[in-house]
Amino acid sequence: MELSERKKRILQIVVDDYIDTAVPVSSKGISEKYMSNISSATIRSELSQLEELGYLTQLHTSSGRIPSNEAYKLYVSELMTKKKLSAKELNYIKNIFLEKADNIENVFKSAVKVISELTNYTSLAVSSKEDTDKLREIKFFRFKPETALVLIVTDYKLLKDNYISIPKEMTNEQLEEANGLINKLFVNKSFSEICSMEVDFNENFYGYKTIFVNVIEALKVYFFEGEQEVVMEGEDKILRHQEYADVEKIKEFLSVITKKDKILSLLTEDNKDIKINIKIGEDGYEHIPKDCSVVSATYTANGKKLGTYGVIGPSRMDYQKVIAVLENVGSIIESILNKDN
Amino acid sequence: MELSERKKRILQIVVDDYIDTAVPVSSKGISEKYMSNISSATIRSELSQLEELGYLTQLHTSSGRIPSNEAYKLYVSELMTKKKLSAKELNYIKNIFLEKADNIENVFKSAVKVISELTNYTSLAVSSKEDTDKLREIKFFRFKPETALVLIVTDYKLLKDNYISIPKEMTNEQLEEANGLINKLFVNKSFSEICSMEVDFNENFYGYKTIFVNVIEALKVYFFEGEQEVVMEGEDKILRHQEYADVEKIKEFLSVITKKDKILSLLTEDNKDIKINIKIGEDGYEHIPKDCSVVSATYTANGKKLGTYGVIGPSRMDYQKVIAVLENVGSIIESILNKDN
DNA sequence: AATTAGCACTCAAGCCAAAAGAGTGCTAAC
DNA sequence: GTTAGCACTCTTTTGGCTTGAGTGCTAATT
Repeated sequence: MELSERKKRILQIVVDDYIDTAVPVSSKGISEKYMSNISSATIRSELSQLEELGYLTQLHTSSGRIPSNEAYKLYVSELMTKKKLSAKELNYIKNIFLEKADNIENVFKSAVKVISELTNYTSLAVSSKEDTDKLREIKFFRFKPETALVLIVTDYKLLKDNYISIPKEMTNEQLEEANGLINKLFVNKSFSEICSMEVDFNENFYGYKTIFVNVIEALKVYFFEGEQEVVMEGEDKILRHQEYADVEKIKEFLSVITKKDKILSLLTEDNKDIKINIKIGEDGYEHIPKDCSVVSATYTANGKKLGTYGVIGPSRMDYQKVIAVLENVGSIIESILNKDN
Repeated sequence: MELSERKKRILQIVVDDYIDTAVPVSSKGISEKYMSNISSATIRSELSQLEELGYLTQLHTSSGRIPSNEAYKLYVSELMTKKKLSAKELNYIKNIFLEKADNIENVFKSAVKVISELTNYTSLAVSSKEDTDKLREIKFFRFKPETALVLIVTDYKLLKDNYISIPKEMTNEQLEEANGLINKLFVNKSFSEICSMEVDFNENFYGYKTIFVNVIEALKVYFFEGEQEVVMEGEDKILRHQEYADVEKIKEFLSVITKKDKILSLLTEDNKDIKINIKIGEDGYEHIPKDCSVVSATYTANGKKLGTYGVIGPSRMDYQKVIAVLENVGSIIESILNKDN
């Protein structure tokens, strides 16, 4: 059933007011503050119908109404008015990126920081794994007799923390030769091309079979199972919000955000067609704590996905502000990184 | 004034019991549980003298005694008995490092995890900046027309996130030539040697003056101002301890541990001569929240400092356990890394 | 001189009842 | 369909009362 315009308006008021004050919204309050032409009794009957429809709940029989998750969803998709950031906030964003736009890593870190500062929520980001990225160079450094650090540089980044084991008896010269051969074969190919290369494991790979197999294995591990870097900022911001006045809640929240894999799945399960993704607690998203919301956006530049940025906070979240910040930061990052390439 | 043996024993009992139970310790309790040959009245007079001396305090006139920071300090330096880890705990440590001992990065991360798991406190680590480390290779990757990623590999690690700006008009061939020259000059020198090299800035550096200057600058920045990596684990562990049942306390704690620079100074201001460093809230350590303690140890292998590891938690900390864990993890790491090099 | 039993005193914490206040639902009138 | 009025519900606050754990002091004991 489609809601009447007045019901929508009332629902919008309830959500706006509750987001703002965190206090259950009463019929009298609505009538006095927002709809002085309608009596509280009328609003009362509207509210009880909205409750029947599942958009509102009460903490107890004689309390005001608070929005349900359904209400938040409707609010975000239909009821909410878009908000613009203040000139001060926009300047803040621009200045941060002016200072720290020299490389992609710094842009990444600054973005996370800005988002947390401006929204007052814990912000999160993961960099995208980009399988169209082409390999630029592979280089071995023998750190220990049987282990080498493998640096893998692509057009966009340097992959860290890749190690392979090498035969003890291999000389440094042989290792270098193998390094050269691997580069010849792999450079300018994408990860997926390399991984799907018709590799004949019976072939001897110019005598360096073990090394070749190990490198391919390392790439596969990196690409398919490898840990993605999760950056987080403002873990303490959550405490500024009223719903986290209770130690048990804090416990639950912290236990989620200290688990990297949970965060990762929160940010990567996005619907790719939508620019801003919103996940509101409970329904289907097992990793989100009850009464929690995750809002995220994936940024792209030059046709490549850069990463997914977002915030996590109570479902009573200032969606207007969060969405405005994510959109603005996004467009600034994208313009910086599109510009000079 | 030197404490009598009995006062020491009583103080030890109070600290042990308080660490264990978090409940103010009463004269009756001491007499019944630990000193059945002495009456509570006698203990009462001892306690009030210990209070006079500054080792104990009371929450209110009719409560039991709790240890002061002075008491914790004395406890750690004189009163505490050393504890051994259980076979189960020792096995846990060994198994973790068996699995993940393939490279120094993984050892680092595993250590932080193990320490947090076994102690039930938030654990921290910073890797040491080692100025005796010799440069092994420098390599440029031009990512953008005017920026290059500079990989700096030393005998022990790969330095990340170093970028220099390069003249736009420079060709890739010239950049490579410059790279070769820099390697010739710098390889096998330590950071401090390079930074103190008599560099004649009027000289042309084979025509690549800008690049040379920028690389030296990058090294200096990295070495003198560069951010050190701080790793943290178990940020939520703090909530398991009674003193953090209060949201304000949690706020304070989180606001400290989310500030990287504060953590850094907590771990690096150590007295280098002592193996285990203990800092107990308030006195002189401005970055430690009130009623907080930091216990840390610096690990070395092959004569090189690897990093400083520690935990942060309430001053009512299980020092016995923490110290035992830090010592055991330390000796295992050191043996692993000494072994194969 | 050190130790101890005994007792008065203090203070936190738990409990209960009463009062205040904010909201709602319902009904009857407009 | 809207509204005023009123009874009813439930939370929150307050204050008093009780209980109990613990101390400090004093006088007796060893």
